Amino acid sequence: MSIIVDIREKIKHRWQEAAEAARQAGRLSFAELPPFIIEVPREKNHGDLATNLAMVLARPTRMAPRKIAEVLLEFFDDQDTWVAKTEIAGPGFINCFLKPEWLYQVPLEVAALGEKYGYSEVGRGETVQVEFVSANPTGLLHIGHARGAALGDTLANLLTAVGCRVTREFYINDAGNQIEKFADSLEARYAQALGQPVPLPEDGYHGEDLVETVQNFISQYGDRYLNAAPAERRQTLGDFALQEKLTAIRTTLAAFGVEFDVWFSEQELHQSGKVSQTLKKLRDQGYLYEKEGALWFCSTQFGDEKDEVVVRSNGLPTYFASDIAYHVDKFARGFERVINIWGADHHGHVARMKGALAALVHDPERLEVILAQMVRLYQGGEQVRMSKRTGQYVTLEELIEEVGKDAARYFFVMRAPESHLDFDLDLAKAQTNETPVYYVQYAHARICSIFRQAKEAGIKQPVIETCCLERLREPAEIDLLAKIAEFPVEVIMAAESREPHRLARYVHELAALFHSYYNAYRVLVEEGELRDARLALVQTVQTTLRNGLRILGITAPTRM
RNA sequence: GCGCCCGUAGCUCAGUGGAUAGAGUAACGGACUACGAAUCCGGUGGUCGCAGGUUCAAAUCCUGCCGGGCGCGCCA
Repeated sequence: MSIIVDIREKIKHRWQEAAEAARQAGRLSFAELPPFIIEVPREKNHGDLATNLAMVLARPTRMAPRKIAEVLLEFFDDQDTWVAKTEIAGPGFINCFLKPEWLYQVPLEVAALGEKYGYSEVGRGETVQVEFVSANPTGLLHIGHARGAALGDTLANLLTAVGCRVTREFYINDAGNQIEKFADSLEARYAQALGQPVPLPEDGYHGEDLVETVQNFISQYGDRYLNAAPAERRQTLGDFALQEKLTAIRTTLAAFGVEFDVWFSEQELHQSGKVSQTLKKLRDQGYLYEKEGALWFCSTQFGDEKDEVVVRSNGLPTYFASDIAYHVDKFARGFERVINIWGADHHGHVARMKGALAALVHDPERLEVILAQMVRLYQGGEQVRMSKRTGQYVTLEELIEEVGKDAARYFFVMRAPESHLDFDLDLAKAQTNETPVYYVQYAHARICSIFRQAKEAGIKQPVIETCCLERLREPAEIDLLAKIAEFPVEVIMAAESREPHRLARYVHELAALFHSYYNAYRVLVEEGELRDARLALVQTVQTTLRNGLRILGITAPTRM
């Protein structure tokens, strides 16, 4: 594991032992040790690692926190923990000051692990499916999908980094009502393109992209379907358009750095009989009832507010029906955990989906739904309403073209999923070079530049193992080492809390420490021993930045 | 009306039980005859929406209210 994780765990364990020993000795009395934390204090003069143990023991022991802290310190064993000094501070924190030498282990560890630094096995090979984007294949991806794509892909990277076995999956809604409307619109566009004045259906897809789709169709098949059997024409046209749209979606996502392992078709779910099997199982177990000609699932039995229709009065299953079958299938495929990234407009589905899973034996806790709040688009100081029906939206393709993949990904992933984010298009376009991601990338490029410079000057790359790292004594150097030591913990916390934005912040903070250091001190100094130590330091920063950016799906350029 | 999310610096957002609430951005003042100035340094900027409550400790948890977004049985 990593040096910092080892130290934290050991110290935490020693505090547990200290509390236990104090109880044995009759100095503290409590029934059970309450949960407590070891953390890096915000203030530097509060030491390297602090614990709130004395304060959480205040209630069970009915003693003053600072008094408890004194007792705990009597029983604390600091053998082999790097602890140099302890103090009781504030309302009852116990601060540990570590021997500074521990930090000199960090470059050694980073050098030894290389591109694996920050990666761990805490996920213990858990199989996790992350399903995200899953946009309707009836149109192009817009800026709202972009957030889900960035979020889902980064989360998948994070989970992989902590040792989970991750599958990225895209659910294709290629069945049902909206596909019918899609076909209606296509037929109208086809007829229009061939000179027949057929109006577009009122509730169809009005986007201009279908005109192009139909042109592509015509250039391949001409007008031969104009007088063909309506069912055949509809089918051929629909399949053609669906394939084209899916290809476009796949291409755009690839340009965004997102590659799915599985593209799962809803249509196949129907054709394989899984939807009807699922419905039968629900009915057999008494979870369905009939009302007003439709078939309902009693999700209220599982804490939902309302029951939900699974088969419409016209006999066709709803989206919800296939979605249940889909999720049953996910678990049948053996995933231990399933994470869905949904738009916040789907929050109403969470309770009934979990209800359906509870009904069909699966533990609903194994399904996690992350709701990404809406993206509000601004242009010219005004909000731009996105509408697929009218075809007014900014596509992901345009976004990548205008602001770039890296900047766009960073922008979406730097905010917490639950924050409603405002996307100012003018700002994104105009300030292409001022986006925060460039700040991080620049730090990396600068380090590469130092090594280029060193090479030109005939300075050999130092061997970190033989460097005199103790020469790194400046506060800025100590800060950098401490920050780098935190990296594995940050990755684990970001993965476990499913909050990729923590990592985005981390790389920014690391870059800030580096830039500050770079401006204050020179790396390529005359004196060889100091220079080698500093080269070792910046190489350590470089590796950490590179690994962090890789997890974020952002490139680490060697020059900009 | 009910449910979910949000309300923190002028703006965009972190911080979700701990110590003196932080970044970016905007505005202002400084720093390249040394490794890339896409950078750095500096001061400025806060009733953490409001009011109660729980706690040794609340921006954070609970209740109510105010404001905004999203949703609320045969769309997905």
